[in-house]
Amino acid sequence: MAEQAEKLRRTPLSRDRILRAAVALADGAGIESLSMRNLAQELDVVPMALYKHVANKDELLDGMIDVVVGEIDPLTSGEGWQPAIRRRVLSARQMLRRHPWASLAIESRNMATPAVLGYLDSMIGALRAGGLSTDLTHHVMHALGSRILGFSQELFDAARQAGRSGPIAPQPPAPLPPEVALRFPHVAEIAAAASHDDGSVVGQGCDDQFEFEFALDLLLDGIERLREQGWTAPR
Amino acid sequence: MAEQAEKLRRTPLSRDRILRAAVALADGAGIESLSMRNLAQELDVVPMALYKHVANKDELLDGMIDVVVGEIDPLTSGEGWQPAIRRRVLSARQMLRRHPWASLAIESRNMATPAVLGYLDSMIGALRAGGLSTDLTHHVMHALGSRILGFSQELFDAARQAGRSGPIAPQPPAPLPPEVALRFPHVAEIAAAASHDDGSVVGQGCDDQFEFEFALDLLLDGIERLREQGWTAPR
DNA sequence: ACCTGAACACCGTTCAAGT
DNA sequence: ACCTGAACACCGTTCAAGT
Repeated sequence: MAEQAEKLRRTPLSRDRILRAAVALADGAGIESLSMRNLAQELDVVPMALYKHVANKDELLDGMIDVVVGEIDPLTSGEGWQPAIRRRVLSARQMLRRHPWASLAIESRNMATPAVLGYLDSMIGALRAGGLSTDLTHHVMHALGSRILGFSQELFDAARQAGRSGPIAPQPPAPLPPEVALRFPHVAEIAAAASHDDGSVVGQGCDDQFEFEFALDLLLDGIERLREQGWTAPR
Repeated sequence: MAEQAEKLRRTPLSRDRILRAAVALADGAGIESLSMRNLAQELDVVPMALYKHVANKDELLDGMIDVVVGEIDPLTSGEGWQPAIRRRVLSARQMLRRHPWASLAIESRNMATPAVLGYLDSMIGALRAGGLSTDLTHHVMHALGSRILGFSQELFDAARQAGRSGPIAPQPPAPLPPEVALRFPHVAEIAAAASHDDGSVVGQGCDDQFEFEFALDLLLDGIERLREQGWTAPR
């Protein structure tokens, strides 16, 4: 009966509470720790209770994606399309750094959730308002590709590895082993150049933020150049 | 004893045979059907027999990635860096279309397998040979990002959905439902523009190949412009 | 020494029995 | 009508028993 009282006092389950708990669990323990059973335990609830609010695990993941996409800052207005989109993509990137599981989750689902559609819709709207034709806007959305949701795409991303294998995480960037450097000299050369930059001799850590903005601006500048030149679809 | 004879006649297990069977299974039935147990059954072998040749499922996936990365055409020489890299990235894209599970698999692992390193190394070598500084090459590798392994990144990719949910696959591109079009007008406008292009009124199919090459060339042209201008790292 | 069946500790989800 | 324990059909992997 103490248990019954406890049960009555407990915040009632809701889809929203489930989704927020699921995001927190994935953030904290890694996406591979997110099972219906673990999530139920976290919520002090029997596993089957979740199924009253989400149809299955796929719908749970869709809901989680909607939650985190909702965290991306809205588009600002009153400036050119380029700074507005730049700001927004960088905001998406920050969101994805808070939720390391999200980029893979978004990519592995078909993305037709309202929040994602709304995000894409406003992004397209900004490009159109900036004077790009529908054709150019269409192709640009494809070209921005993963960047549009801020995927960091670091090739040897420690954060991603952390996201996969739980909360052990923050390994320092590993130095390039000599046998690897010998076999793959070009990789070694780039790693060495990157090391010089941040002063460390062995570390091959890249400045993620710089790399991200470099790529983003490369694309944005190319797009602006096409717009200036009055690009039209090849027929 | 008939079984014993059968067993003796059977091609002996080997890491290579396991990897090729695993790739075939993932290609045919989808990556979610690739379990150690299913794979063993496909090979007419008890599940535990696989563990003599691969340490665990993660190593199996790494091996599969090496197999498919090995299918990418080698770099050609005797032309500029831009056409050479363009050709190679397009070859990687073809590989990924043959193995729809591969891009997600590659992205979700840390990629430090010999085959992937070799691929990246030769790519870096071509950029260096083309006259890019180590700094610029480094940033360009990040900028090419997912494109470098040919990820198609189609936003609503039917093929990817197929890859996830088994061999049911080739759904025709779904028309945009009216309630979606009303809620997300910019998405609708782009979908309409794309439909006009290929003549179909309802279909929102994009020309994947065109989109891919558009994005690729946007990046390659931007990179070439930086090289011409003698780009150096901001200090 | 090698191979392998059974077992362990998990999954997502169904379903029927309990309230 | 609602909730939920047990069960089902799976996992990857360990381990000890069999040859």
